[in-house]
Amino acid sequence: MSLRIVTWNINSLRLRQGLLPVLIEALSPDILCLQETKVPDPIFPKELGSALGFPYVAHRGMKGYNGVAIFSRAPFTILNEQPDWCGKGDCRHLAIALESVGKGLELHNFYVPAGGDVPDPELNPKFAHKLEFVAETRKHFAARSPITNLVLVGDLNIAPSENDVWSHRQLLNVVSHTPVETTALLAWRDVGFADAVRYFVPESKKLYTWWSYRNRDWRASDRGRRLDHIWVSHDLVPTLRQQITLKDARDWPQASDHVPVCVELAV
DNA sequence: ATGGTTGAGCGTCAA
Repeated sequence: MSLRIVTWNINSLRLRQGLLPVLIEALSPDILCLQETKVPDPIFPKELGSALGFPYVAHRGMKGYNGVAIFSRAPFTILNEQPDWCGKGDCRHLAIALESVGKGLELHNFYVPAGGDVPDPELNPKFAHKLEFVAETRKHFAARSPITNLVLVGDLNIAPSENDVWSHRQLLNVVSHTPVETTALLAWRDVGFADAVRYFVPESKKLYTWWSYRNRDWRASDRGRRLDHIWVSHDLVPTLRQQITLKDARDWPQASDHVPVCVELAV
């Protein structure tokens, strides 16, 4: 069975839910993971999933910021026994188990803190939070080793490799690409995951999933970063079939600053 | 070093 998993930082579900049919037409996902939904749970649009052909929906949202959601064509159970990262209760993680998929698949949807502007944890509490968050997630998954039948997606807000940013040299001191962040992200990945997108796109090739709103012409300047990721446990690597990074989505009307990323598995 | 833009929700804060 072919399974397509999409991750997208939608940057307000209520504002951009009208783009979801376009995304579904373009990528035919079986499971859609969203970040920055910015919608509190009590007013989450309940009928949206069914209307789009995804009858199984989970969401964890709060007022104003953050928020994650999962839309699925297949049934799942929510894995509620997850750590409260950094003790903040801030709606950055949602995990489910898809018992009917393959040998049973576990899926984790993350929204890692962006980290503010100043890349110094002593001066910037948001950056300290980001580093603490990634350290906690690494330790948590390391304690579960060996990890199997698990997919981890999301806006991880770190571009780990030189060709995950438009200029490695110019971004070395910019939050999202500092050595302390890229080292931390790769340490988390290396407790048991493979980068499912880089499996298809060589490290030598530039690849981005985010372009700032603050560029007059994002495509011409092309100052992008690859902040959105799909990781799979090593046992799933032989099931990888393709990846799609939907760059054209950056030109959709009233676009998010992130574009959807899709990986297809044969499970 | 700074500014540039967008979203939530109504003054700024977060990204």
